[in-house]
Amino acid sequence: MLSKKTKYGLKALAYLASQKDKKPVQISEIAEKENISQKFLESILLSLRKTGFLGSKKGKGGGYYLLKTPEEISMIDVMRVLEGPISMVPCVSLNFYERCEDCPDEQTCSVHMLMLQVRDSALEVYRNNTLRDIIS
Amino acid sequence: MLSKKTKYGLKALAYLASQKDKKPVQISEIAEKENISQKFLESILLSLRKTGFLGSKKGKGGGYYLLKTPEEISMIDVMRVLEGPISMVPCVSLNFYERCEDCPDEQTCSVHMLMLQVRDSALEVYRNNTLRDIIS
DNA sequence: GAAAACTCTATTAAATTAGTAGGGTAATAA
DNA sequence: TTATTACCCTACTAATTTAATAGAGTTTTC
Repeated sequence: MLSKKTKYGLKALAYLASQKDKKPVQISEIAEKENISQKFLESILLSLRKTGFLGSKKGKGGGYYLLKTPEEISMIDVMRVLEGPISMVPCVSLNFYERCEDCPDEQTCSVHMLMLQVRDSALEVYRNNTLRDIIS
Repeated sequence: MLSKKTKYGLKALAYLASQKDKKPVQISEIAEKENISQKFLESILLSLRKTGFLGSKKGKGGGYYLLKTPEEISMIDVMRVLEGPISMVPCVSLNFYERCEDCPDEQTCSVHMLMLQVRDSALEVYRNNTLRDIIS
């Protein structure tokens, strides 16, 4: 399941991407328009800022804005920051690899084999989609 | 993340599929060989039996066995039984569809759009793999 | 008739999620 | 300088899921 954090983060990014100009948008506006708890959204936007997707401006007329164009923001990077691993098992994760304790041999593990394919197909989708692609 | 239930279920199915003959295999044997808690495995195998993947035989010399050949068992069916929805959000689920409360319009929702693609790519992987394919 | 195996119910411990609540600080524009 | 808005921090919680564990009970077969 996709976490609400990821869902809300994506919606917020999409909202910012569909702005006409590059003026900062207030948290409260995004929260209201996208039906998101403002406090929860606050923490999500903060993490998107710390990971280089968003810039922020304090004070009146402040808010959040995209640091890159929507075309430059790949879903693969966004998903890794918001959701974490793309893989469904740590033993096929590129960025969060971990051995399975119970598994004597990854090479012959049927779960490993299947999940590798699932990971690759998901990676491809995320790689092929930028923020531009998912706004309508 | 893939649940342990699914992981163990897949391993058990793979174990049964790689048997030479069709004789029932005891829970205790599978649990030991695949490093699974026997009691937990018990409940997993039970659900696989109730959903038509496995048959069982009681008494001495009893155990579990596949009801179909490994070629006939598609990962898409197994995953739906063990893991549940393939989709990461209910609003793109074929078998477990639910509307998102917060979302005014699925057609223009960016999350919906992305997750549809992820679902389809996962479906394709599961559809293209039978139990035969994932045993080495 | 007893061993072997499946079946069922109930409980639990740990972890995660998705918040809520509330405090305060810092920067900016009018 | 004052209002606005982002930033930062702590703590709490309710619900859910997961991954078992425990133990009793039933059925079958040798």
